[in-house]
Amino acid sequence: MAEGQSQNTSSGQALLYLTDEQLRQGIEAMFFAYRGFTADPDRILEGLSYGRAHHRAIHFIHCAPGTTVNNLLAILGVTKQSLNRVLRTLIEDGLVTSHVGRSDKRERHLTLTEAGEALEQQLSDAQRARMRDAYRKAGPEAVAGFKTVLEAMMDDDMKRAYLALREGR
Amino acid sequence: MAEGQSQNTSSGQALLYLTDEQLRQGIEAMFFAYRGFTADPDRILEGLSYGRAHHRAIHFIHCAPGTTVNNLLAILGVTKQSLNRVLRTLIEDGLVTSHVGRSDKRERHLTLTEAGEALEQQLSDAQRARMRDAYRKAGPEAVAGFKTVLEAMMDDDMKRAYLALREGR
DNA sequence: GAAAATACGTCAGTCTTGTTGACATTCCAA
DNA sequence: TTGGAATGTCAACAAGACTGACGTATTTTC
Repeated sequence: MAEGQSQNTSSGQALLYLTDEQLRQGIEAMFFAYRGFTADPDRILEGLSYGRAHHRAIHFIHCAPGTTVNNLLAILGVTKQSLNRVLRTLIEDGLVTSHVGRSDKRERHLTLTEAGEALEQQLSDAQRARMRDAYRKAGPEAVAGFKTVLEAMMDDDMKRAYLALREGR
Repeated sequence: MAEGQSQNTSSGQALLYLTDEQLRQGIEAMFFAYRGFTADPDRILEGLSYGRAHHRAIHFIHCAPGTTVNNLLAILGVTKQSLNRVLRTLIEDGLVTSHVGRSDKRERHLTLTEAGEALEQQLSDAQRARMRDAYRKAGPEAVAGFKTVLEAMMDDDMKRAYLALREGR
């Protein structure tokens, strides 16, 4: 309570960008932008009997081929049962293959098939096209700021996962 | 297909921030950041038998008191059946009131009760606290860039709704 | 004044995606 | 070798989105 007022009184003009009104605008911008962010892949998936969960699985399997179910679980932040349902349909439909681990036979290593890679391309082309337009309109400095703020918004665990993905490439 | 390569070859160094790899990083940053963005309110709502849908309704009723059901529908981008389920529970629980319109008696005007405002405060305090931390860490220039990119990511309809909300305050 | 359009609510059914609980298999360490 | 921990699978359920159909009150249009 009343923490909203404090930035105005404590530090003068320099912190005007931290007013409640500015923060509220940022919150709403996140809400509306995220809708745009997912709109294109959602449109493609609709009618294929796949959803956003399938998209996420495909995206991260593409980025880290041979990853295990457990690994994917940590990145996606859902229960293994939830992920399993998605993976089962993807495997049944021949988009993902699951291989028993060589050293640890409990693990299943996940890879996209050719068909899986093709769908991944289609989905990420659409999503990247929107991002590219946004980036181009906004310019490089804005993009740098965009990433800085997003990273600061993540939970520490998420930031670790995010940075680990960047390292791995 | 192959649109990913084009920025590298066509325009040299100036457009390096538009590479597929940069775009992919941005996509993942959006994904992880949005999780952080919703984490705090989700935690508060959990156990109250409310979900993210209730949060969204409360947020926008707070911002536009007296708004109509139809209006809210357009902003939230869901069906009236879906919104109705949420509104019914909020009204039953005494967080929202619904008044028949004065000039047009078909309309219902929605307002938060005192209890509703209290919950809204609690939720948005948590969310703003995270945004404030992120903004403070990132600094004013980064925040400006952040908003620029988010606005560029929105669909045109969404951008109109977003800007209309800013005007109304 | 009658007919069409609008605003809202509701019932019924489906789909995606999250949850918990129970269980099989495999590995490892006491 | 045996019991616990880790990995993954199956089954059942709940939240929240969707469509479609229908009912009611009110406004607008002809």
